[in-house]
Amino acid sequence: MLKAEKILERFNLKKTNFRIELIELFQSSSSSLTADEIKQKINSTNDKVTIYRALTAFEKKCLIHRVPDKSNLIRYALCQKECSQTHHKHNHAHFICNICAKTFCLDDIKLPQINNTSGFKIDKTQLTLEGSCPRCC
Amino acid sequence: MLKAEKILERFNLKKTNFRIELIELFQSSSSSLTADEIKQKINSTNDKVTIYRALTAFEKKCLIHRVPDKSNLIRYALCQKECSQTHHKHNHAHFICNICAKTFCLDDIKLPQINNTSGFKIDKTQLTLEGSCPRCC
DNA sequence: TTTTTAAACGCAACTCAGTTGCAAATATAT
DNA sequence: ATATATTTGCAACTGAGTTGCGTTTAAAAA
Repeated sequence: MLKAEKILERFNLKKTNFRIELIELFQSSSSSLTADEIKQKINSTNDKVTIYRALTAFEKKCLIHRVPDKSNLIRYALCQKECSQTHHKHNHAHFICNICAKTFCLDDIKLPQINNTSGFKIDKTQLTLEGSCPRCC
Repeated sequence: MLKAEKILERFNLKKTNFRIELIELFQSSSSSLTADEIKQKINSTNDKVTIYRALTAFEKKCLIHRVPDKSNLIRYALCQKECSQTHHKHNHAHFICNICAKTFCLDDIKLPQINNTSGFKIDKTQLTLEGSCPRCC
């Protein structure tokens, strides 16, 4: 796993304590994170604005990507190495646990190929599964 | 298409002007609706609370179902006849138009069968496509 | 090392969707 | 006609996310 400092360097982002911690938090998380979960887990004195802005910056650099959330919160997970610094490229499914409300990336489950139908031009496919995650089963 | 009054009767809901209009609006919509879109289209003097509560009641009776939304708004579409009065049963895909931001039900596109993997117990599958809808293409 | 500058941060105030409590109105059953 | 449960409206609230702006700080330039 690449060191947080290296990542920030590679993405032309400043190595602030908060952003280093934030990347490390994502790397150590088995699932995804919301701004609020980040605030609690990092236990930082940082303002929420700082968190939101870091997330926005990370997303733009394709370091993290949005994942679906049970309650329509903005929720992020680490990108895989398929993503370049300017383009997201995800073809995995997501899993929402109805018990703990976390969202997981299921890297092994690939997306189905859907044929264009009745005038709809398909640019992106998203497959979201719901149920209980291993810990909650 | 079943008459709005009949539907309310069948679902044990009161036939108020607003709720009749609301059902008719759903029936005449090719895509789905948010509370705000409803307020504008019905051009009603009704309070937003009334709209939210009607939507909640309709969803509970399986008259409408939530569909994914581009901006994480709560968005509803009419249920098909597969839904009973107490249980939703949907196996169609949804399509989000990135231009007009509407969400459509693609009744013809069935959901893929996903095998349980690595300890995740799957209760529900959702397939969401994105791109441009026929009108925006 | 010092200076410069662009990125990151913090505060305050705001927006906007959706919710809650409660009292008043109204549809429908008795 | 009366009673009852549902629906509605108002007001106030909640909570996620955003914006503006002045200050701080990491890192580049001198």
